[in-house]
Amino acid sequence: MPAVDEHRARTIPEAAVARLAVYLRVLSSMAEQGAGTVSSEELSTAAGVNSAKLRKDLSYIGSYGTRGVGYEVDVLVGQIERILGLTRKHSVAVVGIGNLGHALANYGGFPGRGFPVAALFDVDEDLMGVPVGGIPVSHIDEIPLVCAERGVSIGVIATPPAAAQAVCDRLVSGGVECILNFAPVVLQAPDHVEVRKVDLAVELQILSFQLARRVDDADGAEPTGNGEVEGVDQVVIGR
Amino acid sequence: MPAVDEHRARTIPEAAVARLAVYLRVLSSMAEQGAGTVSSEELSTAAGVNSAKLRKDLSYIGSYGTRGVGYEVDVLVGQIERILGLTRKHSVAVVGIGNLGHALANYGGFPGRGFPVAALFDVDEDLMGVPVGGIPVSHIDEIPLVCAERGVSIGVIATPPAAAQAVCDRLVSGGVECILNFAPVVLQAPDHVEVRKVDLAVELQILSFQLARRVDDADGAEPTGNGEVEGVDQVVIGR
DNA sequence: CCGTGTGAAGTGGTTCACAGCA
DNA sequence: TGCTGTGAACCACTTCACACGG
Repeated sequence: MPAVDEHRARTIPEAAVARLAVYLRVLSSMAEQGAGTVSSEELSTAAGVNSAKLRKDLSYIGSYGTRGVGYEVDVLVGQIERILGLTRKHSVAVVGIGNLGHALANYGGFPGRGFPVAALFDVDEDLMGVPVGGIPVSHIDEIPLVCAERGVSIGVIATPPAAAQAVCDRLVSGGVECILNFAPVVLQAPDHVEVRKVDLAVELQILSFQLARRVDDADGAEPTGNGEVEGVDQVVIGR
Repeated sequence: MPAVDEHRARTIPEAAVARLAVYLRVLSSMAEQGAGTVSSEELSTAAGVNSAKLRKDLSYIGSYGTRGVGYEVDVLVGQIERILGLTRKHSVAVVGIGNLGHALANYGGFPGRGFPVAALFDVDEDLMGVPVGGIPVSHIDEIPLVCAERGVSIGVIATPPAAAQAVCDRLVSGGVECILNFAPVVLQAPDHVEVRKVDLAVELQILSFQLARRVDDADGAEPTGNGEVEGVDQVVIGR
């Protein structure tokens, strides 16, 4: 009955997936500048991690490097895109066309290719039918219908907090499988729907905590600050 | 990092800090609705975590509960605010007044109190002096001067990627200690400066990965025809 | 009794260090 | 020789389970 384990190796740590996305961006810009190969050292520096971690991350997706040499840039790009599922297109719906919604809807047609914006929603009657970034805004009551029709798989919530749960429910009933939530509330969703959140207040409060910690550390010891070496540890949001 | 134990107990796991911020928000809204006490069970459900984790998280900041009863809401609010350093105000500067910058500058005077927006910057000459959310926009060349003058401790970067590193450098030379980066680039900063990033493309790509994984999991097992039915038992990744 | 608080066990992710191959 | 790929040690966070106190 162990069974839980299912058919093994398809397990890439969540944290590694986030970093693969970063590597991909760095690699793409290297490719644009005509780089043919990179070593783990170069790539890891550009991505802000150490080289051991980078190699471990890449090992999760296979062995595409050449010992003594490095990695071929475009091979890696292709493999990472494959693993991240970027060879399929995932239609996105943005709900809540305020400043943030505008920013999202115009975000260069959304990061690279692969995430076409297929629908926009708001409650404001004055916005109905108005095109934003080329897509006309629909009413949030239409969410289930329109999302189902246009095969939206990712919903982005950029509404005020009070509206977020209702929007979430409608996205779910429209068959949306993943939700990216910018509203500062904890969403309740069935567990076959993946929810990620981006929470500005939380980010600021974490920074505030760091500042506070610095202050009490300072009086505890070490007058001559100037911390430890290395380690720029950029934290991707995670959860 | 040598991580010389320092002077003991001041170690709250980073992940726990992020959740404390969430608990704080939930507790605040409970307080508004006049709740006097909560149990770990109630609070954890509202925050989307399990109760063991919640109690462990709270134990990092002290023992403020009553056995057999629960926690007093306003005591917890006060203690979490203290730990997160929210009793001090941290001035914020927003750089890049596009759609996203607007959204940030208007974000209710920024999450709760505690994070007053003290300065706005952009390159666009047409924006100079124009007030956004009550604060006039200055030129990015002024960053070091203005930030130092106004005691900005948190810088928020909402510029196009190409400008981000230069902005980061100026913020650092203006004495900013923490940076929240919305631009899709890996910033290089001295290690006494805390950098966090919020990366939309990465978030979407993680969701894309989940979608892709679902597809191959589906063919790996599940012999019985089609039928959408519910999810194969989800591994439930976070929360 | 009931819920908090917490050592101890478990899990997942990171770092180390070196074997293996171009 | 140099750099990749990876088992194994290590560390951080989570979950368990139960003692403790109102």
